[in-house]
Amino acid sequence: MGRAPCCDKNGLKKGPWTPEEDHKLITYIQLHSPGNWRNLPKNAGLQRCGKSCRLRWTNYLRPDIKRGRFSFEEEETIIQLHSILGNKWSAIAARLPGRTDNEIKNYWNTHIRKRLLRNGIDPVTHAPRLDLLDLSSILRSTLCNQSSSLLNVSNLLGTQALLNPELLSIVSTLLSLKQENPETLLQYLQQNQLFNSINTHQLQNNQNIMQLNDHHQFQTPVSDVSSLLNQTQFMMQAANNVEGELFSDMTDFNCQNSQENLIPSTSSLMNQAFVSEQAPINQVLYSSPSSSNPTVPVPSESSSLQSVLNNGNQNNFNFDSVMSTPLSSPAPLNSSSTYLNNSSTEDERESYCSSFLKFEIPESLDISDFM
DNA sequence: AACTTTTACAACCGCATCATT
DNA sequence: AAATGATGCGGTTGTAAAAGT
Repeated sequence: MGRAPCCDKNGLKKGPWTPEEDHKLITYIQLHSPGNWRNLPKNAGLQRCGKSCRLRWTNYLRPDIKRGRFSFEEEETIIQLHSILGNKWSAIAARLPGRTDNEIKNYWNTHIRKRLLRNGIDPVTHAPRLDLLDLSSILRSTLCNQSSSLLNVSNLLGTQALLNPELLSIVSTLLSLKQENPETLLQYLQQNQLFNSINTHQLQNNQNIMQLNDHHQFQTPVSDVSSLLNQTQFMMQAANNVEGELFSDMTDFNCQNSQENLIPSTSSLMNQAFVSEQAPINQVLYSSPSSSNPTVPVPSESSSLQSVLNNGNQNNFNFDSVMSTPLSSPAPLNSSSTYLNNSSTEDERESYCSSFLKFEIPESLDISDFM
């Protein structure tokens, strides 16, 4: 079917609207309601096409539009809805009173998307993607701290474990927190009951718990976290070994924080591993905007994180149990989200978000609406 | 202070869908 | 049923402001 142009564009103004034009449009709509958008510009004395007028009104001039910064609650809602709806901005906007699809889309692209990427979460699938992580940081940690264990052939046995998105997400979160904000890591571990697990299963005898010194730095040993991180490190190693590309040139990773320092072969491997592993909608579990992903169970008694730790042997991950972990455990949704006030800064959000694994589907959200 | 780069967001474009003729 | 028109939607672009050098 043909699609005629919305208007004759000859001689019509484009670009930013002037206050005078806005005034004309507002005045006209207040008096007459929009009616036919195509005829509106002529009737209102505007040298614009109807489409431009409609867009200006719906995205900017409408009186019920809420301007200003997105609240944390709004941000959470956007992420939750996006994990279900994808780029259905209008559907998302319908759940956020006062926000337009355009505004949400812009906010997603300029803020949320970038943050998810930074934390190794694929903003499209909401699944963890190791190739999106700040790998240089991971590698730096690997090279600086674990060089002696890098070539441990037995590590390679765990190759398949790197395909487990839950573990990757957990580890990426921990790594991120460890580097950016150790204090928040402590908070994270407490919230996710890692402490309990650690105390119960591994550190019972030696009282080897995490401590913070006066400068809020972690003191070693933090054996469990280290173990977790070590596992990640050899997963990275294994990922490279899979394609026969051991770090042939370590200078490529000379301690720069750059997304460009990715390992192409790992990237392609991870793409294959994760892209298709999005949880079914009815099992989507929400997570923090920056730290996790929908496939990571909410911390709870049935948490996979918990089970990962509990099922492992006393000192190490049991990769068999990890690999057999369902991609999306139907864990009950935790509703104990903690929100920051609306005035929190981006950095604050980023930092604090990392400690929030608890998301909930708003009761008002009827997923069937979108089906 | 001047210049460059990055960020944020308003606006545009083209396609899809629905309604009307 | 087909053609046409109106509106909605999502991707992309242009540009002003902010940040960095």
